[in-house]
Amino acid sequence: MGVNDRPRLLLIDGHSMAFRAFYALPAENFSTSTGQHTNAVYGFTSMLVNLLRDERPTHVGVTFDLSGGTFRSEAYPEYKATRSATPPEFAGQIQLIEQVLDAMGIVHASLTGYEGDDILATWTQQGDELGWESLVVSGDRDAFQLVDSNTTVLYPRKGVSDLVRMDAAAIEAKYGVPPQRYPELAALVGETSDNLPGVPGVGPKTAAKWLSAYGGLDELIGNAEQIKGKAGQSFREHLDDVRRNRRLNGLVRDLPLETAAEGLARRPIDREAVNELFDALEFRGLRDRVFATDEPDAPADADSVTITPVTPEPGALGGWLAEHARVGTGVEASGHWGAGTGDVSHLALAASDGEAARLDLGSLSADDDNALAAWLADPSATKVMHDAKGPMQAMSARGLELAGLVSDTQLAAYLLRPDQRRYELEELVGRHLGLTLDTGDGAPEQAQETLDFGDDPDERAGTAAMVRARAVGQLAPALDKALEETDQLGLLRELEMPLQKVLAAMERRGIGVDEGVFADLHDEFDATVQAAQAAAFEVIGREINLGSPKQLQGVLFDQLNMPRTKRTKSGYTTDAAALESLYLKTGHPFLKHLLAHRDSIKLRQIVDALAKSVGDDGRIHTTYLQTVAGTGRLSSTEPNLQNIPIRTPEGRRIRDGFVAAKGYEGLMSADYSQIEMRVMADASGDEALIEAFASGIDFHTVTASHVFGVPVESITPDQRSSVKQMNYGLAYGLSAYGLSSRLGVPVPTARELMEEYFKTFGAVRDYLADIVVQARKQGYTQTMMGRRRYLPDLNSANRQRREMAERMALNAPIQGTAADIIKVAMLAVEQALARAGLSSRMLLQIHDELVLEVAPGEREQVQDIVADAMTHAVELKVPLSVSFGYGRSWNDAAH
DNA sequence: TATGGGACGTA
DNA sequence: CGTACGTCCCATAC
Repeated sequence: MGVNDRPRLLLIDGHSMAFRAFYALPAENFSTSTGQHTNAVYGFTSMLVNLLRDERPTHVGVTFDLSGGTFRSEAYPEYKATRSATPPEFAGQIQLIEQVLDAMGIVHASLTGYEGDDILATWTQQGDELGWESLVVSGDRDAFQLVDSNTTVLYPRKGVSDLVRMDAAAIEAKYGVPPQRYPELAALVGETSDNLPGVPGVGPKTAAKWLSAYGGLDELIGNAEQIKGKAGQSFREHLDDVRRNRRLNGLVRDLPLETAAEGLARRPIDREAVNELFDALEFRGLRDRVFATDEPDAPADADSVTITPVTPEPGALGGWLAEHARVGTGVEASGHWGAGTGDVSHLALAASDGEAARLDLGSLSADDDNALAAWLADPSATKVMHDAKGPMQAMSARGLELAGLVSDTQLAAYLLRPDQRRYELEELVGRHLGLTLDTGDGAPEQAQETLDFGDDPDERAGTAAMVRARAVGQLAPALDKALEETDQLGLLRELEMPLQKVLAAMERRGIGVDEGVFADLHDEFDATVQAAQAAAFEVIGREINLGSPKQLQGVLFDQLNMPRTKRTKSGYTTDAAALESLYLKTGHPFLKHLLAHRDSIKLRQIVDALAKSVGDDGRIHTTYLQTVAGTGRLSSTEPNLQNIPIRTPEGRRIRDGFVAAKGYEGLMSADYSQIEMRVMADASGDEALIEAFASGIDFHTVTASHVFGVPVESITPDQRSSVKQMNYGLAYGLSAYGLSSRLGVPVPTARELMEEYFKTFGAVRDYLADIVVQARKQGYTQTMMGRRRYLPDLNSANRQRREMAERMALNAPIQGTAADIIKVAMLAVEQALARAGLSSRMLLQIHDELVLEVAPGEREQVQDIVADAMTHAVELKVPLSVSFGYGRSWNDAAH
C-alpha cells in the first residue's frame, strides 16, 4: 500500500485549485483548435498527477462549488459578493476537469447550498473517525481549521506545483495560533476575498495575542470589556461582525454525502476515455504521466500476458512450428525498417497454446531457416502482427515471404477508433483484454511471479518480444469480435489487410527521380529567393528574417504602419491572403518581394527535401500511414508525396523530377473526376445531380445551368466558378459566410446562391442534414462500406466544438467513402496487373489519383486495366469517371 | 532540446 | 466562420 498501512486520503478543493491553475498558466497558450481554453484543465491535471505520484493516496476525492447561493450567502448576502465575474477563458474548464476526473476514476462531488470546502471538511472528518491520514489541497485558508495530527493542508505558494505543507506546527508558527483557532483569528482579522470585514485596526498579530491570552474566541468575547486601547474599543464596536465571520467561516463537517470517504478508493484509469478526452483537449505529454499513475498499484487485479518460453533444439524448429504454430500465431519482429526496406534480426513467435519462441535469424541452422521461411510463406499457417507493414518490408529485404497474415491489431484498433492518436500494444491489451504487458523493465516483483526476464539485456528483450507476440495473438480475436459487432470485420479482412500488402509493395518500388531536375530547380529557386530577399531588404532599409512572422509584423505594422490584419493567437496574420490584400490597399513593393520570397523559399525547401530523400537506388520511397486519418484516407510521410505542388507553373515543374526509370517507358496518372460529388449524388439519390453526371457535360457548368436556370451555353465563367466553389464546399459544411469570402461577394449574395443551389438539389440538402441528425443519434458516421468515425462532440455544450463536429460529420462519410472506393480500386489494379503478367506497376496514391510506372508496350493494356478497376470499384447511381494522363514525367502525365 | 504556432503544400 | 493530412521554420519554454 505505502510506507505504512494506514489509508491515505487526498482531498482537493477543485474550484480553488482550478483557479490557481488558470492564473498560473497563460490562457492564450492553452487552447484547442476549436477555441476551448484548457489552461486550467492542464494545470489542474498536471498538479493532480504529481500529487498521485508523490503522495500515493489510497483514496482520492475532489470537490466543487456549485453556482448559486449557499447557506452562507443566505445568511449574509454580501458573502463573496465582491468577487469579480469569472473570466470568459475559464468558462467550461470546470466541466472538462470533471470529465478528466471521471476518466481517471476519481470521485468528485458538489452539493447544493454548500461549498466544496464543506464537503472536504466532511470527508476529512470521516477519515479522522476511521483513523486515516488526510491531505487537503486547497488555496483557501479556511481549510487550515481542518489541520490536526491526522490532517495536513497542502497550500499553494505559487502556481499549482509549489505546494507548502501546512501541518499544525506550520500553522502555529505562521499565525501564532493552533489550527483549530485559525478561523477565530480569521474572524477577527476578516477575509477580504470573502468580503468579510474584520475588526478595523486588528491584524493577525493582535488577534493571535488576544486569542492566546484568553484561550479562545468565546472567552475573548466574554471579556471584551477588559480589552484596552483603540483596538479594544474597535473590537467592542464590531462584535457582531466577528460573530458573523466566525459563523460563516466554520466548515460543515457532517454533510449527508452520496459518497462517503470509504467510497473514494482509487479505481483504475479508463484509458480509452482518457485517450478520447485528451485527443479532444489536444493534450499530448500529459497522457503518459496520467497513465503512469495507474501502474504501481494497479496490477493487483490485472493479470499479465503470460507465455511458456521454449527453445527448440537446432533442427527442431519445423517440428515445433508444425505442432504449435498452426493458426493465429502472434509474430513480433525486431529490427529496423523504413522507406520501403529494412532488416529483421529476430522473430518472436507466440503460439495460441501459449508456447513462445524467439529466433535469432542470424544463427539458425539451415534446416530451421528453411522451416521458418516455409512456415512464413504458408498461407494456411495463419499469423497476426501489430503494425506489420514495416516488418513486412524488413522480411522482404531478407527474401522472406509473408503469407497468411489474417490480422494486424493496429489496423483493427484503427477501424474501431479511427480518431485515436496512438495504437500502442500495451494500451490495446489493457483496454480489450484487461491484461498488462510486462516488458521486464518495470514492476520486476510482479514479473517475477509469472516470468523470468533474466538479467541479460538480450534475454530480457527476447522475453519482452515473446510477450508482445503473445499479446498480439490474444488481442486479434478480441478485436475481430469487436469489429464483427460493428460490422467492420470485412473492412479489415477484405480491404485494409490486403491493402497493407499493396502499400508495402508500392513503398518498396518507390518512384524514379531525375536528380538533375531537382538540382537545377534548387539553383533556380535559390536565385529567386536571393533576389527577392535583397529587394525586400532594399525597400525597408534593413535586414530581417523574412521567415519570422514576429519580425515581419514589426516591419508591416510598426515600421510601415500598414493596417492590421486578422488576429492570430499571438499578433496579426502575415499569411499570403492577408499580404495580397495589404498589397491591394497599399501597393507597397515590400509585399511583392515578400510574397515572391515566400513562394520561392517554399519551393526550394520542397525540392531540397525531395533531393535529400532519394535512396541509393535513385528512387524516392515514401511511407504510407494507414492508421492516422480519421476519415479512412491514407497519409504519406518521409517524404510526403501527397502534397507535391501542382497549382502554379513553377511548382508544377517539381513534378518534372519524378520520372519513369530504366526499363519503363512512362508514368501514367489516373484520377477520379469529382469523386466526392459523385459519392454525394449516390448517397443522396438527388435526381438532378444524378442527371447532371449522366449528361456527360462538364459537371460544374451543368450544375450552374441548373442553379441559374439558363442553358449550358450561356453560363458565364463567373457563374461556373461560383457553383464550382459551392460544389466543392458542400462536402465540408461550408457556411454562407465562408462561401462569401471565397467568392468575394457579400454574405447575402452567397446566401442566395446557396438557397438557389439547395432549391435545385433539394435531396442533397436533406441528405447532408440527415447525416448530422443520424450521427448525433448514433454517435458515429458511416461510409458506404461501414467505416465508422465517432464524433462525441456532436453533443458538446460548447457551440464551437459542436459545430466543428458537425462539419466533420458531414465530411467523414463523403471523404471516407471516396477513400474506401480508391482502396478497392487499388486492390483491383494490383491484382489485375499481376494476373495479366504485366511489368507495369502502381507507385503512388494521392487520394483520388493513382500513378503507375508503365513498361514498354504495355500502356494501352494498363490503361484498360486501371480504367476498369477504378470505374468498377463500386457500383454507384452515377458512373465513376477516370481521366488519364501519360508522359515521361509526372508533370507530363498531367491531364 | 522539445513543443506549439504559423504558414503552406496537396486532395 | 468548409474537411483531411505532413513539413518546415521560428519562437518559446525547458
